[in-house]
Amino acid sequence: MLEERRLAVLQAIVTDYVATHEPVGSKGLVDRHQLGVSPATIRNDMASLEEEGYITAPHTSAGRIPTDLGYRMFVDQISQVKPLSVAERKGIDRFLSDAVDLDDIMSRTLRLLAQLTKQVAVVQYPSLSRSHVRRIELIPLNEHRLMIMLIVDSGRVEQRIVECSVTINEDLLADLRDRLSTAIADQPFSSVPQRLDDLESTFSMESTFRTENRPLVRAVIAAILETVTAKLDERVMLGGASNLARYNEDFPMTIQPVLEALEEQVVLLRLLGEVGTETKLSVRIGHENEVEGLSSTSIVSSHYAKESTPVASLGVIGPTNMDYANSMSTVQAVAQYVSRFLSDK
Amino acid sequence: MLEERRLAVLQAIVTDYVATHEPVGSKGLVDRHQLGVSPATIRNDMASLEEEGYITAPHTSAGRIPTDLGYRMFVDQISQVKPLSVAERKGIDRFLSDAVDLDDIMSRTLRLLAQLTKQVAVVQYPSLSRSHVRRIELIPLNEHRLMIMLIVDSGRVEQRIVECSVTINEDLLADLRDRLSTAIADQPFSSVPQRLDDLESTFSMESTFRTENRPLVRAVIAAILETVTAKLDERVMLGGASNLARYNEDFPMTIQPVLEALEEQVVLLRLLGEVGTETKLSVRIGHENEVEGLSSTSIVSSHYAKESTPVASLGVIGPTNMDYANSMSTVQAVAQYVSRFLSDK
DNA sequence: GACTGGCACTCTTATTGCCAGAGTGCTAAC
DNA sequence: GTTAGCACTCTGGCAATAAGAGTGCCAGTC
Repeated sequence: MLEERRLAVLQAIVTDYVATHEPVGSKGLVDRHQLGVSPATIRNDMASLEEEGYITAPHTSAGRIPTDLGYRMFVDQISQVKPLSVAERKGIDRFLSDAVDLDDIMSRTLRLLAQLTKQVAVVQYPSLSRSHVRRIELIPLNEHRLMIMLIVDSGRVEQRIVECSVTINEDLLADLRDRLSTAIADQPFSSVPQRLDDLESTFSMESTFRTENRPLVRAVIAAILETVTAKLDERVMLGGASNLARYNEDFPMTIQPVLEALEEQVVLLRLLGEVGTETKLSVRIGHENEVEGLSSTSIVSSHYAKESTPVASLGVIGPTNMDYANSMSTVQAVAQYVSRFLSDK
Repeated sequence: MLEERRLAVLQAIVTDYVATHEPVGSKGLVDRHQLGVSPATIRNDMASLEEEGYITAPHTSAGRIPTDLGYRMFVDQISQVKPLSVAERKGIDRFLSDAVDLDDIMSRTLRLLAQLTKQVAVVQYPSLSRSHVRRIELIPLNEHRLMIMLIVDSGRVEQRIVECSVTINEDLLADLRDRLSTAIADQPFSSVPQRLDDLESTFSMESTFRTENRPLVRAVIAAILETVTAKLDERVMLGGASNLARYNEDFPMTIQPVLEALEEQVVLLRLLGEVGTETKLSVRIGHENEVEGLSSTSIVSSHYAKESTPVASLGVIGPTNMDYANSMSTVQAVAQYVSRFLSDK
């Protein structure tokens, strides 16, 4: 009984604080929630909660606000996420289904998240390291210049231009393409460097190509390698930054460091976290993410998948006093829809 | 004499205000600048300047601050932009020369601008409407799915996946590709819709393709058309938004509306202005750009070119009291370097 | 033992009044 | 045309006060 009510009090505090962004006191709490006890009792509970570190008082005569730990408890309590309304789902569906290509899906997802949650949205492109090379093309542009094109099963296309003093020969290219293709097509990106290396040794051992063509071959392989390793660092998009400014007024959280942190791709990636852990929906609250400058923000993120293997993450970033219930259900729903659209296409 | 000094006073006011962000009074003005006259004289000049609308006083006993008109006058006076230092130029050169592809050039340029000017940077991708289709490829992905790839001379590559119930036939594709190629390769993007249209009529008139292949042909043409028109809206990147926050403190300019405006691609494009007008470097001050929410920001922008035909714009956006001299020279220099790198590659 | 009412205490926030400082505009003199 | 002097105005900061909100604790009740 006692335990149960204390939890209810914590939930009530979080709820109220998230709604008003103002410290909440015992009086208002019993007014707005059916707790069935007097303010004095609540005060006792609050004292215990404070002792245990779930809430804190900005100063003696203010109400209480949740600590990171308090939010954590609250979030853990929302084990099953409340589903979105039919209208909302329909809106997501309609908005995403108009997308024409991967870029479009990603940018639409971004806008969607930012709009629905009124927060900063982050979307990661399908990770190359979890993808497979579907096809490789070598397209001559002119005599000394060709374009390498790696088509990836997630829908991404990586291209790169190579220059070579050797005159480019169509037959040679076709041959090279076929060999490259058998070597790396349908193989996971992560294994490509090794395979290319092996391939190159084979070439030189067997003298597959004529001496004058070797530089071209070598240049192409080097370029692919470079692309593979360079682009392995993931692509992340950020949107809805103006939503940050909204919270500026009622919060000591100055947005400059936050904006700065968010401009670093590396930071964003760390925030979204490793893809591939068991849990789909993840919430990190305040200090739980140890990125400097983001200690008063929370991140709600989820993986999304292509054909049921997770390929990347997306999520929203907001102040710790955000509406967790809404953010969580939105992120989850959007992730589901993106997964579906990716698998369809 | 009188005219001349009044101009000097205006310049001094702008300089001081840009440096301190505080209203500047007659006393301080004679202290910091060698004007050779007494504060009282300056006061008279200031009164005239105010009457003519170049400066204004926030309240009776404060100093003066420049109006948009004042800044305009100031900027027009800096006709010849002061060149950057050798070290700065070298830094730009080094940073850009590491770029591996167009995406990389663009994102490096963005970071460069933001860092050097400490302001929000905007970079527009080379405009498709001013580019030519260099090559078209049709790559079968599987039996019912193929990828269309448009390689553009600016280095951009647009791709798109088409699905078709007809089984894809390699020979057919090769044929189609050749026909498409002769129709639109090396043609300006803007003429592509018309050419495709013509091509399609020719096909149906001459019954070029067998009935069962028609849907595929039609789908491909439709997809290209869609890509061409959809992607004709330009791509713009924004960076250094955290620099906005810096000015937050000393300025009535709340950043929310600014951030919001900047998130709209359309708005950004309008800000960068039409490419192709005579002047390379353009400065719009405060109300001069009639975008809502950006009435207290200025935009310094410039075209950049590929092989001496302008293809797009880049620039920085900051508060009206920015350091115009620095912004202008940086934007100009960066635009020059980008042009050079684009033409090289 | 859990709950409640009451009360003293603390701390913040808003309001007011006041004073010093900064800067102007004007006038009269050079 | 320029300058010195002076009265005037407005802001910004500071202190004192008053009001309000909320707590903690204690004694009493069920």
